[in-house]
Amino acid sequence: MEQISNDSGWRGSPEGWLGAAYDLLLESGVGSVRISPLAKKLGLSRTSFYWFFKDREELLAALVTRWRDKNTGNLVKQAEAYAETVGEAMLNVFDCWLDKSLFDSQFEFAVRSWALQSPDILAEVHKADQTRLDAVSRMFVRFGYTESSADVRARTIYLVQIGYISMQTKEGLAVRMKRIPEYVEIFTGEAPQKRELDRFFARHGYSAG
Amino acid sequence: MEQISNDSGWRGSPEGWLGAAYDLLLESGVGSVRISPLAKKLGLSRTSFYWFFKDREELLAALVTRWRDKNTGNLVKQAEAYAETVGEAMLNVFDCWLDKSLFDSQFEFAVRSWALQSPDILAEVHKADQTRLDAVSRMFVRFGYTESSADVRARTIYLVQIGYISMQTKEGLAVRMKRIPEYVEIFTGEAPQKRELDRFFARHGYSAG
DNA sequence: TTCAGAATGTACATCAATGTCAAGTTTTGA
DNA sequence: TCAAAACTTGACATTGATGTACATTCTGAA
Repeated sequence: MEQISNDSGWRGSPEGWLGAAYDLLLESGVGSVRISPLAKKLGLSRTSFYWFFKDREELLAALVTRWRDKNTGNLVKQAEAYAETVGEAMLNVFDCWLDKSLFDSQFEFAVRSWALQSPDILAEVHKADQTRLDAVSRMFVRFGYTESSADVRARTIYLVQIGYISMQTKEGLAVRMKRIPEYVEIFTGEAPQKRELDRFFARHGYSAG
Repeated sequence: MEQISNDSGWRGSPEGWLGAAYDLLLESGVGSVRISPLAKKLGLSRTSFYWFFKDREELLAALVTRWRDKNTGNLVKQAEAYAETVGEAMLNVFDCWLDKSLFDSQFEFAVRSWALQSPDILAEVHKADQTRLDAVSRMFVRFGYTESSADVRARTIYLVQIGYISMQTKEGLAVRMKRIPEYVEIFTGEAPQKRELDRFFARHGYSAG
């Protein structure tokens, strides 16, 4: 399937196996992240795997680390980014949902599904949720919402996205963008300004309709 | 673990195996719904299974049917129930999230996770999402919201719940109830009436705080 | 009480995966 | 240039699951 390029002359590498594992995880869940299929995918002998990882467990642990480092970090950063109005702040968070380099939705869903079969992963997911919700909640507090209102609004914005991910729908940019203004109004309780929206649309390569 | 009671003198039955499969699905995902462990759980010989089901596939299909019949049906019913105000209508839908007899959240999550490894299940899930979103959207239209606003509001309320399910949190009734008024206000754009909330709290055995 | 058939059990053949080991090959660098 | 380090491989032993064939036991109705 994929071409794994490599500086060294060796065909395998921790990154190679991890990358293949990542692909499989996203396509069909942890259950499918097994060493034999990975080896087939990489065109390597199955046993070569054990040179890089102690066992399957260690590979899976590396996968979790990759997830933790990416998704939570960027979401918190976006929630804390500078903004003049609450609408603008919200759109900063929305960036995550539209920019794969900021937040990997498929990865997110795969890890959450994984949590169903592993208490350790479930604990990781809970920790991540708490950190993210806190960050978004603080964002609302910054703009004068009460603690209680901020908490529920943070939940709303975050859970809508987690729910959306969980639907696993593949929609075009236009369809999703059309809903943005309404979402901002629902989440903040006030309509966003046109220029805020335009800036948002522009940075995601969408010409407002 | 469980005691399966039975009218007939037989220990096994399609319901017995299905019930055990259901338990395992919720606890640890489809990957764990395998015949050997089920047999162990039921205290029956593994091969006895094949008297009731052709194979594992058939058991899984029965599981999907059970899910489809329960969750989507009740959600649509609650969205279509009579209500004087939009706030009351919303609370009717909220009933689903608080009453296990109306909507089985854990089952829902397990099936959605399952969809990651099976295109057939994914199709089922998409169909269900569409049906449910349409029902909730029609509810808003009934109360005078525009199509576009109704659509996004329906998504918001539905996705928040799917997201909540996906968090797999175990919270007490009181914690969840405290958020209800804020949610209604966010979702409908107007604060709910006190007597609507009281009626809602009452029917879920919660004395308003 | 007996017997058909409903339910269960034992034994077998198969498959797909796991991890270890010892022996190979390729690359690097002193 | 050659030895050590970095990788690769095939053979093995094991495990846990699947489904089939066939024998056995249990139950309720005649």
